[in-house]
Amino acid sequence: MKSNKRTLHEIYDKLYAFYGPQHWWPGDSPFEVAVGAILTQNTNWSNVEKAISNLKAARVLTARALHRMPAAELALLIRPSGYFNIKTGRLKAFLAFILTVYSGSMKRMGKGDTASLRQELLNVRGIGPETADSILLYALDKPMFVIDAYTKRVMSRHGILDHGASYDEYQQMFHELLGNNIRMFNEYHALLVMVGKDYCKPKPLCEDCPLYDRSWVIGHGSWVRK
DNA sequence: GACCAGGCACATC
DNA sequence: GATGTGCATGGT
Repeated sequence: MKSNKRTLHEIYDKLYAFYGPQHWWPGDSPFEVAVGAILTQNTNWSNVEKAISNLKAARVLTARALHRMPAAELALLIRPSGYFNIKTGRLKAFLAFILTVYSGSMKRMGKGDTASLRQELLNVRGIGPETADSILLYALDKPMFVIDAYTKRVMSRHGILDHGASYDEYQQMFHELLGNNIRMFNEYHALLVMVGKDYCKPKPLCEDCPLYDRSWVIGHGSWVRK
């Protein structure tokens, strides 16, 4: 499959015209964004909001407070976000990392070299490429495009890149074709999530999607040129 | 009741 | 390297 710079920009323009700026990530601080990035793994965002609001109500949304808190207690607070035992361990691993390496400060974390910081995050148990890149882009304002299930679904359905392509292949395409445009990376991924939630469902191909184009027809699970 | 949601680690072949 | 499985809540 051929990746195409113009198509990638066209998709962005259509989504931006349809939805407008998204002002992501929803969160009051870089630390909250990082916590949200872990909690939202394979989970609906509305469930994550409940968990984060529990943490806020308990006034423990800081690295030190969460680190001090017994795991069972933390698990109870983040319960609405699902996989709460797994995510408790992942949060604890991230807290240990940020406290030992950056004194619990997201600001200090953001001062390091992006590539090596990404590798440090990937070395934390429970932080994979999407979570690491979400933290880099949305909490630390680094030029890292975030690839998620929606990104792959929308892109593959429009014949841009095969669904089976790897995370790195997808990311490389965005980086090569869009340049290091932090602002655009931020909006583009948010817009892909929006169109994924609203129209680009796993099963049906919706003709009322803002990306629908009359010169395309429904092929086997994807849109193809007439 | 089935399906879906802003992944990741681990086991097995 | 590819494929399969467990983890869990809440909305539609």
